[in-house]
Amino acid sequence: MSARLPDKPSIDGIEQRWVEEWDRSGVYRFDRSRPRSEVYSIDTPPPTVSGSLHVGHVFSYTHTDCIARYKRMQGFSVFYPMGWDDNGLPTERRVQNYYGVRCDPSLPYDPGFEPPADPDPKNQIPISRRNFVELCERLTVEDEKAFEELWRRLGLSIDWSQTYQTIDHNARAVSQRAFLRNLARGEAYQSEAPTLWDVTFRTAVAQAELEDRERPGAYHRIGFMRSNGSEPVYIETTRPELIPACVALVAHPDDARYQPLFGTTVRTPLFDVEVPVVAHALADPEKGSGIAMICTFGDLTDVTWWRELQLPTRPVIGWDGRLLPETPHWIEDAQGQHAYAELAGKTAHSAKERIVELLRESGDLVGEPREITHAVKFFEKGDRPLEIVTTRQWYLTNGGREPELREALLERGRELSWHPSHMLVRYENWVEGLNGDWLISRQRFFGVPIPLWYALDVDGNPVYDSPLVPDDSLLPVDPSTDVPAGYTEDQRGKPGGFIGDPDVMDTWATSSLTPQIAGGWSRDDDLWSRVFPMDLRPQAHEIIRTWLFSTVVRSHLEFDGLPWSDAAISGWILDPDRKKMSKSKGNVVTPMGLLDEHGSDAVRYWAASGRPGTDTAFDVGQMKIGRRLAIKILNASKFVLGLEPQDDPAAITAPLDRAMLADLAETVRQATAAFEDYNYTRALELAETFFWSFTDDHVELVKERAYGGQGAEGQASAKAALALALNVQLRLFAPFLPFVTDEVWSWWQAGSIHQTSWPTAAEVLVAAGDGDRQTVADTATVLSLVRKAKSEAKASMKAEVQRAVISGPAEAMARIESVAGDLKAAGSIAELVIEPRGEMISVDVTLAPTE
RNA sequence: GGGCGAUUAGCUCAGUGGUAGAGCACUCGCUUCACACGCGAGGGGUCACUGGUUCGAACCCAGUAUCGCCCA
Repeated sequence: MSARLPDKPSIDGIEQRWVEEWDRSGVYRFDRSRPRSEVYSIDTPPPTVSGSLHVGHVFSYTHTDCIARYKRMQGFSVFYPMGWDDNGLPTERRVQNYYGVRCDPSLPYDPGFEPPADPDPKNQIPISRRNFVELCERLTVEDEKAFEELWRRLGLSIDWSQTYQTIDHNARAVSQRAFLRNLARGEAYQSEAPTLWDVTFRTAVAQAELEDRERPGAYHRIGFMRSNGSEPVYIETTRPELIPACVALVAHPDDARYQPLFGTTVRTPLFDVEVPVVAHALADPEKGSGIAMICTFGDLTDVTWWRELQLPTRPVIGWDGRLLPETPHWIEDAQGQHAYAELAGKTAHSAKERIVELLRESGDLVGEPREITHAVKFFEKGDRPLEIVTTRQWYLTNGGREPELREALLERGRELSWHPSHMLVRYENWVEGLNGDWLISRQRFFGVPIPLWYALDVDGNPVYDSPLVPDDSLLPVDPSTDVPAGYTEDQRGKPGGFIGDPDVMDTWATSSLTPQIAGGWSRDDDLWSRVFPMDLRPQAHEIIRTWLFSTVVRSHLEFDGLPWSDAAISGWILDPDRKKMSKSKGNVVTPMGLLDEHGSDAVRYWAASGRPGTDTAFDVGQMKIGRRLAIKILNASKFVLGLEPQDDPAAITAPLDRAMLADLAETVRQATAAFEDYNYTRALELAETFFWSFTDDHVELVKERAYGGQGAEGQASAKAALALALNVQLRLFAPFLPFVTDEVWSWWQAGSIHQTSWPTAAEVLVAAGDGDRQTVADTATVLSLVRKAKSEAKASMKAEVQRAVISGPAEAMARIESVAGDLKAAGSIAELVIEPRGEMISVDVTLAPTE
């Protein structure tokens, strides 16, 4: 065991050396010859590459890596791929601005297209979807390089030969194949129905993409004339601009005030349209005047009323969020038509302002609007309130409408092992609150196309009921440029011909298939059989309702099982003010800058100190502690290896050495249990606590003996015990501090520490023999008391002790007796007296006179 | 409005019924032959609050407050 030791060990710059070495030797390559039982597979979250690199990424990805490294050391072949999420709106917008293009799916593919050298974002060139996708792929390659460099530098033990993009050829094929199989089984269906609609992006939005935002609004008290001419009925509404879309008034069936009105009709102000007064339990007697107008559609309750009360549809808001330019046919009154003309073409906001003026002039508005703050639904990526418009869309069944499926999916959630366990509640809350199936079609361009065409009848109308399906072998297809079987391109859009479905799928419709995409489903059956169902899904808690849930849905529908056995939910990074770390702050502190400044192991140490599921403060102090730990490992290793220790467990005979190893065995046992429970933070703490007492106490106690001061046998014991302890501790630290541990490993061992085995308590106990952990604690107590005496005398720790009298319980004194030689050496004690006396260990120290 | 989590030393956090802990920060010391990017010692807490269970509660139960998040 001859070690090659540096004169002055340093952690600076070791990242580059080891990143290259790991890549060269393929330390993290997945061994696909191993059966499923010997594989640990991880469904890695693909980061959004067009987004910025953020310290939050560093935090949560480190957690997963610690687990991956632990499992690898446990002997598993770790399937740890990396994906890039480049599918969806963020990339679409970035490509538009970067290349000065926009997607027009009606255009044909131009194989020779090159984006302008000097793009003009204001005058974007229209290109086909296929050309657009090609540009997305071209641009995201650059973003992915930046991520990969960061991940390598951070030391993530990813198999870089297993990467995927959520827009790549395979992902599109898998996504379309899964959809077509859903369609064949009746799980995917289309429906023309009221849909939440973002007027900025002009696309439908799913329930999972919604968020409520508090917005100022105002209740307008407005009179509706009764048809019998008696006094008006007053409603209160925050959306007076929807009066032309009013189809009824509604009150609670038990509301005594409005009982006489049920079954009668009233006339809308300004437009003079006759509408019925109806009863429904969802009308809240406490809200406003207790009677509300139903419009098609102002909110989701309107949709419920409209559906359950079978009311007519009178839409006035168009896809662009403006009031329709044509005066609706149901407004027959000339003055009403005139009033509508005042509103036509206006945004909802402007129309509201104008209609309030009109109502005020006509006297239908009572008093002044009463300002309130209320929750308004927004697309999470949008900045204008959602409207509800009626469109034809594709849905995937997800339990939102079928109680049986809902219950089955709730049961899947309970089958999954959640870390931490209380995150299951988020899942249950979400599933229980679903109010409809999953809307998966989007009226966007950069995404996976819905792989369908529709025949056109002789009048040129699409036959939606029997879509034309591509052959599986042709996937992926783009219906805007590919042609369905039996047709030719020149029939596109012609009566008797066909049209392609213009929509793409929701990005979650593809992201929900990450196990299938990465694991080779329908592409590489051998790989698939070795990695699925996967072991671990690591992810953040805010996307339980989207990514986690949708992945469970797809797996349940396709495989009738869970996609993974365990889900590890990471917390957030909070800035020092306890707020979620904002993007702006994240950009000030770039992840790469952090790694440069503190070192990768130090940053990983900070990340690993954030327990599973717990929000953690961004804390540079914690990185400094990690850096200190890494440096200490180097120095302690240099000391131990500088002794040229022999690997000879049989030589370990000294009681203190054996006691230290018994203590280490217990640390190994507990750290292993913590890791098995996904509590990497606890495993790190245990290793760290042991290590500091190892260096501060044990090394100091045995130093003289290791140098040979107490004879050959004691020296051999000390050296062998130190070497074993170092070997085991390096392995305990390896998942957290991969750089410094492999650095030290390379000084005296062959191969990478990351391909060695995780230590076991048993292997340490063999060498510990009859070692008694209590000896470590008692010896530390005595050593501390001796040090205290010196410290209080303001003396050096090297100061000679003339005489030390140790007293305490008999058993403790017996243990102290067994390590007396080490204690005398470490404390520079000339005369050591041990007296079994008293309950507590105490030491009476007489320092040697100086001079 | 419903739910989940948190509340322990100045700070960041461990601690699931038996003497309140760690690191950082702070104070005072120490050239100690692996490490001054080090080492030793010390001061510092009404365990958010109010009740209850128990021989005994930071811990279990009920409630309150504050903060964060999820859902409506």
